[in-house]
Amino acid sequence: MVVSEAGRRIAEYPRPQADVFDQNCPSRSVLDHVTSRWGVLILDALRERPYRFNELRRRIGGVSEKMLAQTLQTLERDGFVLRDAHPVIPPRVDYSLTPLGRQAADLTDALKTWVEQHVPEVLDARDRHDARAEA
Amino acid sequence: MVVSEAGRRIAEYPRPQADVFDQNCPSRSVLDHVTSRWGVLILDALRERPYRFNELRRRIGGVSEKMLAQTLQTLERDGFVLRDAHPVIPPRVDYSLTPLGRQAADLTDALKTWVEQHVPEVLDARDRHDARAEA
DNA sequence: CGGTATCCTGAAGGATACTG
DNA sequence: CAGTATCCTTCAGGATACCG
Repeated sequence: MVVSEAGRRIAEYPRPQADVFDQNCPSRSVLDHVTSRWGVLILDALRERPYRFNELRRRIGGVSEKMLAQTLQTLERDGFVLRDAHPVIPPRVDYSLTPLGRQAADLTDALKTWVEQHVPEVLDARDRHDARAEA
Repeated sequence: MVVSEAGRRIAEYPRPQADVFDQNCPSRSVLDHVTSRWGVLILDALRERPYRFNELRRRIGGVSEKMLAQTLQTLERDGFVLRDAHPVIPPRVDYSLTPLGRQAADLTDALKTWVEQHVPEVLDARDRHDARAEA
């Protein structure tokens, strides 16, 4: 599991100064979860509206069931995603953002949007870089 | 190499609509580079000021030489980081942000800052979640 | 439908040694 | 100092099968 690493907080080491540059700081793990490969995309999708599991899977190109479930669990545990399981048959589970998750998602969305807008510049930079490398 | 996957752009598939949810869109790779484990931290560090290689290594807790070099190369290729090698002995190489890189770094910094400020809430959420799981 | 369990492979990434 | 090269380990993550 993704969450296992710095998972449980040790009682003797409670809430230290948050500093991502410190490898032992819990903020590092939170940042890792939020910026994880599928984390960003999940947060961004849920920003539109709540999604059901397979619906979300279709929305996000290339996720496997396993990674979607795993990443959702991680985000749920961190308090970013709300899992609402309806006791019906067939099962129905809705995933949505918590208020905390929405704040995070707004920031990742800003990043996503910026990236989408600047892809051409990046591709140009790559071309120039590769041209130099060949010479 | 990290950059190898969707590296070279194919002539017949030039600059499609940018959509991170499409697994074949180049924006996906750009987002992956920017949000990569060390990418965020490197961008954020260089936001303070230019850094030399080992200086940067010390600034960022837990990076190996290999990953630092690799991630720097990726970010340089994408046009986010400028590598300035001085022809002196001993060697001196300064890394800094390009204007494009600074824009990206400002966004990742917003995310980093938000995360650092909300770590306590996330840790609380984790505690509550784990408590539920045990019951 | 919405998962979990298991297995397996390729890639990420660390450690070490070496070089200009 | 600033890397590269090599080796080796870990783990992300895909495929498949099964379950409530």
